[in-house]
Amino acid sequence: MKASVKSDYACRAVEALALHHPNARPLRIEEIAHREAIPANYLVQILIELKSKGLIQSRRGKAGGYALAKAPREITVGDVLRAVQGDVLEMPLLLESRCPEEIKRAWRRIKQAAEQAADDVNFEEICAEAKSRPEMYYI
Amino acid sequence: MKASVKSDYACRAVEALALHHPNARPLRIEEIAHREAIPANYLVQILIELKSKGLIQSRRGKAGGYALAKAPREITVGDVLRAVQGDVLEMPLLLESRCPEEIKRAWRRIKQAAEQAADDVNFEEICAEAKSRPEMYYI
DNA sequence: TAGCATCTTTGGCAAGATACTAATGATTCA
DNA sequence: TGAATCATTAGTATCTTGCCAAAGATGCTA
Repeated sequence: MKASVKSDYACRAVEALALHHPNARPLRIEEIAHREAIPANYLVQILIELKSKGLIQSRRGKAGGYALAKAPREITVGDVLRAVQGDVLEMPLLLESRCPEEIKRAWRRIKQAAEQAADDVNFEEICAEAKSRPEMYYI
Repeated sequence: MKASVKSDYACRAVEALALHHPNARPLRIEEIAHREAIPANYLVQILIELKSKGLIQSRRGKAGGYALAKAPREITVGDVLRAVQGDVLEMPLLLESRCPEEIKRAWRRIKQAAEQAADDVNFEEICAEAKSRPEMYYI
């Protein structure tokens, strides 16, 4: 089981939007990409997924960009992971019949532990940590 | 993050050996492969890794095969995952500098939760569950 | 000691996933 | 209208996964 770069980008993008919250001016893709050192062309696709899951909202045209759709406290890392990869920990093998039930139970316990940990971190906390770091600049 | 088929195969192979423990006769690759419905040619490679990590032992020649290297209680799911994939939850991004510290902390919390859950299940428990299922036949 | 049964090692490989790039379209605002 | 921005889709190089198979090494037994 390996954490993907995409999931990391998604969390960092949401963090950037959370740090900018609740500023009326939305953040442009290029701004987020530059701040978080994420390839803009890839970030586009990630933002779309986050939007389709209702975590962020967008506006087009001049003065367009992205903003959170809810308060940072209402968004967890688990929400972001589910938005970009379907589930915090994907286990297709749970659906297959060749795996005995007792092994499946062990997998489920691991899955639930990871999910709980992911849902236990919201972006208000993350922002608080970011702001407490003196070397971090934010707007 | 997704659980691999390989990790599942590894757990099932160790379960088969644990259910056979402490029988003096070792289990052949083909036996394990057949019981757990795992492709033998793939299982070979998995068993080698488990052996190199000291979880199982082997004997060649006639009457050869595999057996656990320690008691089922001494082997956890976490041990097996670390043997076949390096870590329960691999997070290469923790080593990269572009990811801010507060996001890394969130990743670490998820990683630790998964690790703890995986280390919390040993193969004695798994065998007990297997034996309590009436439809399960074992030797 | 010959020969067979088993594990061991190595190489290869097709299919899918990952992490992008890029082109084009759609929308908003001035 | 036209410029700025998001939205959509297609493509793609590289890596990973999940295998197969051949050849080698080792131990048992006759």
